[in-house]
Amino acid sequence: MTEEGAELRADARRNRERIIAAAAAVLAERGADAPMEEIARRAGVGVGTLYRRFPDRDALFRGVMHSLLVRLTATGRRAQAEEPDAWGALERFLRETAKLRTASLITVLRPRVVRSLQADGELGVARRAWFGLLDEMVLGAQREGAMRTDLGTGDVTLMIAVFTRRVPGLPEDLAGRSLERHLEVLLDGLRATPRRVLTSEPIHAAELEAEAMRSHHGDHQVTGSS
Amino acid sequence: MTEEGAELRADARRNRERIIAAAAAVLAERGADAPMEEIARRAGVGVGTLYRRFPDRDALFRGVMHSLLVRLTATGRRAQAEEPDAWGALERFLRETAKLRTASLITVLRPRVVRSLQADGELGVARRAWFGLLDEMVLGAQREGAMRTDLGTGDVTLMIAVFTRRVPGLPEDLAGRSLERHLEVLLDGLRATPRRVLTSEPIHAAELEAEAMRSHHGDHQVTGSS
Amino acid sequence: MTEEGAELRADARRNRERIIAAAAAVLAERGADAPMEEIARRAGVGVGTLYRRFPDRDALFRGVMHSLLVRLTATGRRAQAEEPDAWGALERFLRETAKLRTASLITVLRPRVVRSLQADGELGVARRAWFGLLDEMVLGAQREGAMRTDLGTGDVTLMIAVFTRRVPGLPEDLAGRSLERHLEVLLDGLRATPRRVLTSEPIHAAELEAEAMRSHHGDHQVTGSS
Amino acid sequence: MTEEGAELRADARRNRERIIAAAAAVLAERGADAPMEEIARRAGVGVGTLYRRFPDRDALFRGVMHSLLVRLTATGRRAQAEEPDAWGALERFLRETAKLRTASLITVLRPRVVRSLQADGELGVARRAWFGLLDEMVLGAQREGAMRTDLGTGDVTLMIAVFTRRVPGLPEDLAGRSLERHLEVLLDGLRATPRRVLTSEPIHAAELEAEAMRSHHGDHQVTGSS
DNA sequence: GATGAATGAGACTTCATTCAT
DNA sequence: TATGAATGAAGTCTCATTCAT
Repeated sequence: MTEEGAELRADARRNRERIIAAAAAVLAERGADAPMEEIARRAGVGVGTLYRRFPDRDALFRGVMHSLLVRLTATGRRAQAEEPDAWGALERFLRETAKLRTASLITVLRPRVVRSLQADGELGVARRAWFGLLDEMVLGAQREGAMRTDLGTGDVTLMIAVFTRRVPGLPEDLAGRSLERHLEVLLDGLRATPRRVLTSEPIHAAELEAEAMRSHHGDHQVTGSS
Repeated sequence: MTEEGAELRADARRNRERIIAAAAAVLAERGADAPMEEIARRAGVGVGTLYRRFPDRDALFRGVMHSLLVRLTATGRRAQAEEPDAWGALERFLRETAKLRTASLITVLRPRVVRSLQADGELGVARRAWFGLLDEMVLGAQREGAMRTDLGTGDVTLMIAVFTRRVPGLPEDLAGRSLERHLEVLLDGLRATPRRVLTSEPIHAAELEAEAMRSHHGDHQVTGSS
Repeated sequence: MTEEGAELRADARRNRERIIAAAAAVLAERGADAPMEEIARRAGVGVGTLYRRFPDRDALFRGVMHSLLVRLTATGRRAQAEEPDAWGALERFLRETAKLRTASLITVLRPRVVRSLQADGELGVARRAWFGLLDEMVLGAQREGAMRTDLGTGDVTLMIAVFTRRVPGLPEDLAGRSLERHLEVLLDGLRATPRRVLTSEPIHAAELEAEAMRSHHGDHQVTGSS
Repeated sequence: MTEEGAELRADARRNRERIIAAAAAVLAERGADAPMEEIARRAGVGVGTLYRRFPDRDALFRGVMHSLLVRLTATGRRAQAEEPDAWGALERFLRETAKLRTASLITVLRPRVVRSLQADGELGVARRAWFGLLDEMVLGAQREGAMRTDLGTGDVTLMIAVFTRRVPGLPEDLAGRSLERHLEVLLDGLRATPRRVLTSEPIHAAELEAEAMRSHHGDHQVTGSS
């Protein structure tokens, strides 16, 4: 992502945004392997332009992820402002995150982007903002006694990563319906007074940060993506 | 998969099995795009042999999925036999399914295989056996009053599909730990007396079957994969 | 190069010179394939400006070559004025030409420029001036009895073309050292009383001129370059 | 180069040779940037085949260089066997090396290959054989009193690298003629009793070896090539 | 005039799959 | 039947050059 194009010429900035929008659409539709050309075409620019703005596929993914995080954080802040308590905000925030298109995007983006989330650039900033917000909500909800306390913010983050996953091959309607339904089941599981308290160590924000920090390059871990 | 595997010469059958094992390993490790050559190498055969046994990539995937389903079903039957009630069996079954390697495999295979699950071949049979087992457990647990009744077997299937998903970029240990933890949260959410009863229509086995039936080919649906 | 450079606005002329200087540096460092953008950047101008001044890559190369020839000729004239005899001037002239940076530049430029050397523009003029100077020196040295007479000026020109060649992959120091050393060996070979008189026809200035004249365009002769 | 294909299937080996021959021809004609496709076409195979045999451009270059070195060494050994003294063998060896096609090839190959010459594979072996031969000849000639002693084998190697260079844009006949002529001048310069003894340190075989050893990757030195 | 954005052709590679040995 | 060689389509990326600002 780098620079996020602070001082781009008007036309360049316009193109940059069109590219991000197009990429978001194409990636959500066709998955992470969508050809760059298709994205370019959809944005109404040549491949060259796309590559000038985003030197490689990863840079593009980072750009899209950045824009997504910014949007999500804004959404969350609004929820926080408008809901009476932390749990309410968390619920609403998670529901918004679980919207189909967002979920698809996260699914596609995450694998290619994890290693950059920690870095210093704007992406890191956006990521920490989002993470901080989530942390506030989780801790708040736990303090209110609304949420079980054997889970850390890291747990919730990972659950989101897992939950927003779009089940492949499922048509839009079913996908949407199940996403909503399962989120509710999960929310129920998150409530205080679990039947069986977890004995393993909660995954806290810090641990996840540390982990991301450590990730090396050239690491083709199983991604489930391909 | 197709009818294969019935009357093969001993060595051919041995090859077939080595290929499936190798594919399972490679796919779990390197994701859905692992080169066929790598799989062949790992199985200790030439690509040619691989292709003689599995005419194309999808056939191979189906073969691996078949073997996985068979194993899972056996596991489930055992749980059913050994646990005192249906809920106990379901819990145990889900925990076994959530083992890391299995989860990775499902993540990788599912997208490429959904469209064939319904077909008539051995894969369909294996799939229906697995599905029937799950259905017994779910209905049983609900009848026992241990599980909430606003969920259908289809819901649970999809939850499995989602939950077994491996979070990309996460190291083995964290991945394993979170998988276990989140499963427990989910199980808690599955218990009777939900805080908020779901109002949308449960997803029943039948609906999912019907859906799969309908899926068309050439359809590059969002896969979240690739 | 073409007629350029006569009546330009002061700033335009300044730009032109900065571009030539930058190109000389970049080409000597990164070879003939250096991106135009890099050259522009180094000159502190936009690509657009570069292209306004030099319509295409060849034009730029011609410009750089022109400036090089002019400098070399001036150097040679000075040697002629200051050395007592023609051989002395020739030696000094060749040694100056063999300076590392000059050598690298010639290596890079020559292939792309040969076909234009004869043309009428300023480049041709500069080239003929340089060539005339060399001719004077060679003939003078032979008349003095200091140099073998079975070589023509064309031979010497080609030797320069070959000798100034930078050996790829060699670090600066070794490159410089060998350049100097080999020039001395060559000079020794140029001296009168060769052990074995050459029997083939000397290559005279005229023959080389004629040849250059004849070169066609679109001719991707072996360049050894690229 | 690696393996040089010891145990390749008959057809594969045949193709490998055709590819090397085609590459030698194309590279000599069109320079180092010749498209891989052209080489493949000329060899009568698909690009894929070319890439299976030589994983990348450099591997191909190494293969061609290897075959060239082997041929040159054989030639030199023959000269050594048939000529009465070391100087005679050296002369003949250099003359054969300076044959036009060989010279063009060396020009093109060398830059892309220097860094691998030292490595252990077959290329290194071939290189050391060639180098050892040259060393014998040079030392022998110096011992005989036929060659000046202020030059090391490394000097001669570098002279070859420079001298075999094809002057770009020159038609075959002129190129050939000047190559022969200049070699004679150089040989004359190599003879004993130089007019001016070189004062800088001779470049010995060892020094050149050491240097090559040291070369790092990713080093885009001025190559004069491309 | 200067700038730097946009374009698009073309090079390099990688595999899935077919086919000769 | 097994093998591994050959094919060629498809995707990524780079730059020379043109053009809007």
